[in-house]
Amino acid sequence: MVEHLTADKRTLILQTTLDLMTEYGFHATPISLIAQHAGIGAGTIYRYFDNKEHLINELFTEIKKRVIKAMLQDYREEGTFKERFKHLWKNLIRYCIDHPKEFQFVEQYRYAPFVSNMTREETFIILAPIMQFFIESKRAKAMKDLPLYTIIALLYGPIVSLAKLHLDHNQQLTNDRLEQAAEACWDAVAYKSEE
Amino acid sequence: MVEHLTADKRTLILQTTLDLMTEYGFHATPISLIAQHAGIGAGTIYRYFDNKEHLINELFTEIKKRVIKAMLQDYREEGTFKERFKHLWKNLIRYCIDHPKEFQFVEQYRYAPFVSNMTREETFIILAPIMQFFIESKRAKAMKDLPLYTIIALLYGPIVSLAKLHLDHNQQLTNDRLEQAAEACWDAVAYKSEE
Amino acid sequence: MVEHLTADKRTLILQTTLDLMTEYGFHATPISLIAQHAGIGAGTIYRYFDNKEHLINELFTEIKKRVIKAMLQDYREEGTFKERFKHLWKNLIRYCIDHPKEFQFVEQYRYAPFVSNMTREETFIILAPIMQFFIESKRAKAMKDLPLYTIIALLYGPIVSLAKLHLDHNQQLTNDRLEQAAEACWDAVAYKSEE
Amino acid sequence: MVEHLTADKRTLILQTTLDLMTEYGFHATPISLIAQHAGIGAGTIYRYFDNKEHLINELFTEIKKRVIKAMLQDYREEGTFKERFKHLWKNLIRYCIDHPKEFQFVEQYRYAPFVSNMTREETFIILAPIMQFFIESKRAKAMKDLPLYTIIALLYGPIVSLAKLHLDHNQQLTNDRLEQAAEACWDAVAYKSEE
DNA sequence: AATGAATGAGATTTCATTCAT
DNA sequence: GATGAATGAAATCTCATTCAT
Repeated sequence: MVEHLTADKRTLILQTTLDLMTEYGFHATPISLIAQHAGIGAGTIYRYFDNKEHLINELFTEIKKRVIKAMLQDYREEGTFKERFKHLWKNLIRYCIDHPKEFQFVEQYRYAPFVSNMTREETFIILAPIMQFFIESKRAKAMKDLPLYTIIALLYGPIVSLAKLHLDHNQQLTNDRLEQAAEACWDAVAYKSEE
Repeated sequence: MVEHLTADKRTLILQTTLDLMTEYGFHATPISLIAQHAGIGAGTIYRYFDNKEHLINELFTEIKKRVIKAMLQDYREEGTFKERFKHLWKNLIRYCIDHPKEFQFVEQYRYAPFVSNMTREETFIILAPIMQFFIESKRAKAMKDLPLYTIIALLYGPIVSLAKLHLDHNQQLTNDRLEQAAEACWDAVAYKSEE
Repeated sequence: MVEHLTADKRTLILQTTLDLMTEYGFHATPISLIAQHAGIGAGTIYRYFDNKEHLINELFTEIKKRVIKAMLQDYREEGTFKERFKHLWKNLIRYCIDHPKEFQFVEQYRYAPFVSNMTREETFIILAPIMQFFIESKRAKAMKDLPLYTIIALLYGPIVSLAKLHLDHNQQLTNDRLEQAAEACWDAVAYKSEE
Repeated sequence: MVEHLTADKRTLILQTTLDLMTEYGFHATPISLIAQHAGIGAGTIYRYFDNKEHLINELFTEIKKRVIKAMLQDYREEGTFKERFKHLWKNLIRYCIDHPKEFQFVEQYRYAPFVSNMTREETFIILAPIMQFFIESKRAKAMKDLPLYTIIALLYGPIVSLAKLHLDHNQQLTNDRLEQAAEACWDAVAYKSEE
């Protein structure tokens, strides 16, 4: 029971931080405000996180893990490459759209100097299955023979842009539109047998 | 003459701010540091900008204008739609890569709450020629009949991603790779007569 | 039995406090650190001491008692005044050198405002035998007719200085040197029949 | 004029700190209190001192310099060794008595962990003339052949003790008593031709 | 116009103490 | 009796902004 409450308090702090940081930004979100909104003492936050920077980093890392997990949800290494691609792609953008605060938070602090990036190795390990998929797709001549980084940019870039436009301009991203966009993304990387 | 000196000092402040903010981030860039690096008094900055927030906004707006200008550089409304697209697209990514600080600054603070979004109208006016180009391309069945926002995302998203990967991971973006990527982007939006 | 365990825990707290305070100083020795090093809960300390200030004071008083006791160790009111003096003097400096933490603690916090001075009466009662010895020495024309406070200063002052120099500069205080110093101290207060 | 005011403000901060620290101690003397008593803003203190620790250290160093200067006041390398000794000794204790706050401050924080001791070299350079005097006195068989550290302890120790007793117990230290004590101190270190 | 010393509000963080378990 | 999670008052320190020069 106590275990449970403790876990809840950590989660509570992270969730409150996410809510306030996406609304007000890092500057306008003092620890005292987080404590107040979470209904706890300011000092309590320091029992769970060393300092504000660590709190942000933990939140960052947690969200990244959730995003990766969501992207791989129900993913099976079967079906055509295109089908598999669209599954991953839609999983990802759907999560971004369904969790706007997490998406906004990651995008906003992605390059902030106080966010210690996961090491390149960490990122590679986590994204290994995806990378593997791209490599196989290229080998099978399902995808163009483009550098991995170019492929990532061609597929991930539009997700970020679409999600941002969605958030900024209240554009409705219906399933049809997502389907269209996924198709277009595939066209960008799909192997073209004859020109 | 005084006008001229004044303009210089304003530019100096903006440039120094850009340098420091991209290196240290918003937090670690107090007004006093900007003043010191610019070789002027802290109070002087307040003769050119109302406060720190306005300074950031002005810098933001200036950079945006430069980006738009760079994108339209040497653009002529002639040639095929594909050629015209690739001209715009390459102009844009080239500017991002050649001006990493400006790119990083805009990306980093794009969604910070203290950056007042340009009104939608402003954006539309500035981007009108581009939008017009997309509309014409669709009408001419050179581009797929996708929503404007989807088209923007499909073309602009990869630019941001590629530039970030370039900056983060020191990937060389040779002209060949840019050409490849531009081709792929076009494939994403290009009209496909038969499937 | 419970009494016994209780006494042990009290002693444990005092000893741990002494260790940490001499190493890190008052500031860097929070109650939580004492508890941690003592292997007990922070709250437990408050069952033995009203608050941090009282804890320090208790430690202070305990050490003072030990110092007095050590000084009077094996002291007999027989032999010449000089012999009796040297016995007391050597006992005292030996204790300071053999218990550097206690010495350092008392010296460091002797004049700190949060240490409530023992009342003058307390000090007089505890030091009564010593004072009595000085009075007798003066009456017997073994010591100069100096005010008591001057005598104390002439004899106690060098002990503190020697012990500090010993601790600070790692000077070896051999028995020979202590003997020398004791002799010199006696010269300071010894009655001089003719000048 | 501005120069003068600036110097005054630094001095004002140091003096106010000395007053409050000797009265309330380090803990009970927050920066805000110093600022308030000095009639300045709290932030202003940080223009003159990096942080609280540096402030204390500066105060410490300044006082030490004043003490050394006072001790050497009107000192001439002429007259008998005893006369010269008594001049130095009286200068020193007189300064301690006349500047009780400075004396108390130095004694109180002498061994606090946050006080960075002057390096041994610094101390040696400053005290070189004194040391030289002791060495000459020994060579001339005016002083006993004791280790330097023992001599220092025999002469400096009583000064500290007397000054403390004076401060603590409001003992009047008349010139007669100082003269007595100086004589006694000299007896401690004076060469004894025959025993 | 330019300066930069001074300000003080407000941020982060610590830690003595309490109290439910 | 013992614990240690939680508290929140209070400390240190920063920095956007002002204003006398």
